[in-house]
Amino acid sequence: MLSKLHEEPEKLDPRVKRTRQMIDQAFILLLSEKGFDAISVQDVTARAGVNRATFYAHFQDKFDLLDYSIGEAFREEIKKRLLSSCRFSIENLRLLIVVVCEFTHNLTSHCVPAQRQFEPLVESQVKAQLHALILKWLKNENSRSPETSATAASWAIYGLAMQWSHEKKNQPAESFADEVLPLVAANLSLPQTA
Amino acid sequence: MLSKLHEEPEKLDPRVKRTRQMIDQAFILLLSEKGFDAISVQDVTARAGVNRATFYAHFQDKFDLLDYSIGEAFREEIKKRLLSSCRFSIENLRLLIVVVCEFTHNLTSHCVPAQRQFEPLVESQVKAQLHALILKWLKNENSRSPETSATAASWAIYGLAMQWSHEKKNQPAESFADEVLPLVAANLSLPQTA
DNA sequence: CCACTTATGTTGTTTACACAACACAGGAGC
DNA sequence: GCTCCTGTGTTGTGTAAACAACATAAGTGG
Repeated sequence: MLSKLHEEPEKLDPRVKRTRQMIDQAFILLLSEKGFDAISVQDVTARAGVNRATFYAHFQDKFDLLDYSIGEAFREEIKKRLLSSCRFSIENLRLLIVVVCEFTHNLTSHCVPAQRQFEPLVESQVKAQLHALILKWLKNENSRSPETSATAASWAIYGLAMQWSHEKKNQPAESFADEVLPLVAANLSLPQTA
Repeated sequence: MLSKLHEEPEKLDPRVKRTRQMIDQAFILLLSEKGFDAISVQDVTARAGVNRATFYAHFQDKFDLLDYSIGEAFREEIKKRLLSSCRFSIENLRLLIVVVCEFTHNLTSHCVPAQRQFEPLVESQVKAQLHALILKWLKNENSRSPETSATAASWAIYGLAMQWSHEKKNQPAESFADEVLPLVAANLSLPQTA
């Protein structure tokens, strides 16, 4: 676990949001130019137009930034592809599975060439985001034992996505999601809301 | 004269550069959507993601912003089109004339529909920027009486640009610049540098 | 007329950022 | 060994921005 948590207290100082954004963006740009190992904190802050000391006010080091960046990318993907993402629906759950499949697939194959070292980071970030999102859903629907349900569902979804990416390369993620949807929905065990 | 000066002490705090940029950009965007009169300071700051109080730390009001924005646009145009703009050369002088012609022409005709009220603003900004730039050139070439030369040249260039835009609509700005170039160069009266 | 709204400027306080300086940890080359 | 160089991580101090609060003004509608 890379330490700093970066939870959002729902109302973040715009300055903080800006600098994190600038740093993240610069980092992603640099990643498209050279390998992670070749990127220094100075590179990032120079590109972002931010003081180096400010970087350390937000991140422990470049590994922490990588961690944050992965989570951020995943969150953006969710916000883009789910319909009103903060509210539960079966359709959103289906879309969520699709997003996880394609997100992890793109990261491990397309984007980062031969950098398998980051897969544990991706796994922990994706599962953490999944857990948080599903928990929010369940609390809106006042289910009993939301924590355990969220844990089960997030692990299940990630595991299924892994299985899909390894064994079902020719099956579109959408149909796979349809296939496993009842299984995951069962994990949520909602009080007949759907 | 709209008061605040916005001179750059060559080394500006990155924070102020950012906020001015954000405000300016938001303002330009809003101008492409509605008229100047319909734009409120709140619109601008909301779009820019900047606190309203911060706006007033940089500008007197929206008129001051308009003034700044015009100057900024002109400076950017110069930086884009002149070769190493801070150094004098006949070619740069030629390009400068072209830029003034096309900049004022685009503003009065293309960009702002029927808003002739701002022409005095454009005139004073453009002349001020011209004066500053030419003065820098002359000081590098250690001419005598650089101030008066810069004044004469900046007024001459602006006047010529006006004449071109009113009377020579079919003549390309480049050929017009070639035509009047010796005239303007004479104003600079350099010690045989060219 | 009076509320009610919306925008303008301004002020005081808190927080985040910029900057320079520092100690320290590898290399690289001699 | 040594110095030179580049990057790291931290600290103290000054400054800019965020925010809430305020007074004021100009509509707008009952």
